[in-house]
Amino acid sequence: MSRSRVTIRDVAALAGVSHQTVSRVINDSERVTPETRRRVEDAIAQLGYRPNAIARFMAKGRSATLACIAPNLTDYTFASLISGAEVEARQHDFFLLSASAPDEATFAALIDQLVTSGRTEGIIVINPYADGRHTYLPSNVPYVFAGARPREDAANSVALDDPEAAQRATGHLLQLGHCRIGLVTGPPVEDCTQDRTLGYERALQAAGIAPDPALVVQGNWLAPSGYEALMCLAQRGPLPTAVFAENDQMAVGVLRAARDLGIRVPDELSVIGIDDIPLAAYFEPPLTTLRQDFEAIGREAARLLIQAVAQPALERQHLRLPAGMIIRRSTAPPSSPGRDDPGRAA
Amino acid sequence: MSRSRVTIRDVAALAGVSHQTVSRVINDSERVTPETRRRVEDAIAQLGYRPNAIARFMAKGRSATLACIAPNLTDYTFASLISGAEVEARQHDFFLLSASAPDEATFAALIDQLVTSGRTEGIIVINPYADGRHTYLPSNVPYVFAGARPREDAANSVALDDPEAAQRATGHLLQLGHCRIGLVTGPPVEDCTQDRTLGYERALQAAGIAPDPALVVQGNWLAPSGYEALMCLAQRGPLPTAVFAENDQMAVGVLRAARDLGIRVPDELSVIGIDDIPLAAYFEPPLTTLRQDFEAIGREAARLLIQAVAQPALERQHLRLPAGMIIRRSTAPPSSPGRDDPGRAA
DNA sequence: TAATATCATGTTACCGGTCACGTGACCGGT
DNA sequence: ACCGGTCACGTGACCGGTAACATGATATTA
Repeated sequence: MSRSRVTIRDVAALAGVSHQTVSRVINDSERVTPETRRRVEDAIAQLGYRPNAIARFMAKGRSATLACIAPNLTDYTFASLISGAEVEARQHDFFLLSASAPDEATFAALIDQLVTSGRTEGIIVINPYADGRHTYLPSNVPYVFAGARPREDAANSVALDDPEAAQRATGHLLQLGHCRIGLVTGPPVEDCTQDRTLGYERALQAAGIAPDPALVVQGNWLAPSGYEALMCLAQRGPLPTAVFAENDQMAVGVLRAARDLGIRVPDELSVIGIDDIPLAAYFEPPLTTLRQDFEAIGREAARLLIQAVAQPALERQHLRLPAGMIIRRSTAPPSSPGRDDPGRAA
Repeated sequence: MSRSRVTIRDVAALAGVSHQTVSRVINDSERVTPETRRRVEDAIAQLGYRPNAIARFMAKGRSATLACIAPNLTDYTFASLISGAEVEARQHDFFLLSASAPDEATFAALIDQLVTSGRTEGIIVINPYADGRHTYLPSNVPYVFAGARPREDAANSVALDDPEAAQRATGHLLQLGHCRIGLVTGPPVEDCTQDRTLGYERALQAAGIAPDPALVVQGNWLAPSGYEALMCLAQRGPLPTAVFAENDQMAVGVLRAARDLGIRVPDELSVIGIDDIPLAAYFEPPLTTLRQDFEAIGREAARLLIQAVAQPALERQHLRLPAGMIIRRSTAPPSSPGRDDPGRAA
């Protein structure tokens, strides 16, 4: 109250100059006599004047605010991406508004409020292809897609190099000597699932192994789906000697299913995930995985977005960040000779 | 661009009324002839007019924005609290700006920008007593403290009922028959630590057991500190038969330390935490814990804040939410008779 | 020395809404 | 038929900044 009641004109009056001169001082770059500047600065200090951001945005037609919309704010992956974006945004004097949109309808409503009201200058959309949400994006504001595959026509994008990461994960298993490698995927509509599955297949082909559809099960990124996936695999016939789960949560589900099935990891079954969630080292056994740097993805997304805000004509950019292998104890060479059921498979 | 160029006066011109009448229509409550209202609404629809939020805030001296400042945005507990707050805020037509402030200096700078610029109407501060950050809060904006103990002089607050939760956690162990119960605490400065430790002591006293300082170790909420804590306890002498870790992450650390020490959980050592982090059921063994509803805390915090914004004169409120016991497999009765080292302790 | 460029600063309009007040039409009561 | 009251709507100022242009003083140039 007391603070923000002080306006630019109060300062001007005290300093004995016009309000415009004060505006020049607080915006720095203008030509103002050192003497005048000092007087104005004194007055500012004396009154404790702080420019009103709202008024400034109003005059400039800007809002100095970016928004980030995620399916939810709770998931570790989204939260840390947002965190990275927020840090980057603040370094460029933007604030970040984050909001969750679990479904298309919420998303559309959100976008409507956010954009048409002039509240935000640009939007980071996490998982834009999780459903049809990308179709609701009006064109008067720049976007960055996070976690989406680069598309020619669409917005800027930043994502993990999913094909590469998946290929390395599978490659790690292959190098250990595994030939029958199970796959637990995410929802097939998502870019991320498609790219990781692609990487898996590439690695297999590079090793001269034909992908076996009986070895792949669809999950939904959540731990219970990983659990179910292994159970399902177990029902289908002899288990693979290794499983690549397309994210850590599902990998952890696989770990538990293995335990419930009495299968020892990694002796009888190797398990690898992607993400390196915070407690990955605390599961049993500690999970081998590929580390995805979500904060970096968020930072890059914000950087790209700010760039696009500043220079709308700029060409679209697409970034893919690398993953780092974290070898723990859930992977090992297959117990080559004496498995119990040597013969049942083809 | 195209969208938000349409102003209230354009609509007025098309509808053949004054801009003020348009304002009345979009703000509903005013007295306007149905006929006029229809004309204006038609014009709005035809032009695709959307009120400019910035201009509106400017005129009203409001911002319809709340802020939430947390030590970080990544931690599950903070992220879900923020998530709850965001949902509640949006239901009341507020947006939520979230920002991270790892230290006091960042916090002070953030508050300065946020408040003095008129960007926000109220602030949720998570863990205000984690350091001296609560001293930087100016008085011209309402606050809600989340995760802080109610204090007479301070802001509104919402938190888990920590003493009660800790008392129940310890009580659960007591009921199972444990007498020597270890405690892994958070940082002692934090309210949350103090309250949980208090609950632990109360439960012990209620059971007629004198708290033994040799059984409590200080941690920092993170898993490695839980690991170290058990190691430390092991060095001090005969291990307690149960450990209460003041949060799940540390409990998980204890679990791993036990494994590395060759101590079977729960046969030889029971472990209980607080929080019920998302993958708590996937550790080995699945973690018994008390569920803390962070989203509810966030929602309540936002609700209180919006109330305080609307009616600044309102009396301060302090909420403590209950925790729910989740019994999994990390707790069991002590293996009563034949422990290996029956005699070493005093 | 007059003409002109340059610079510091002031003046006024403007961003897009809301607010306070003014005006004329219509109403009922006497 | 007169008068005060209510209602629908319009007028102009205002929120607190910025932008565009105007002005007067000083420096530069012919």
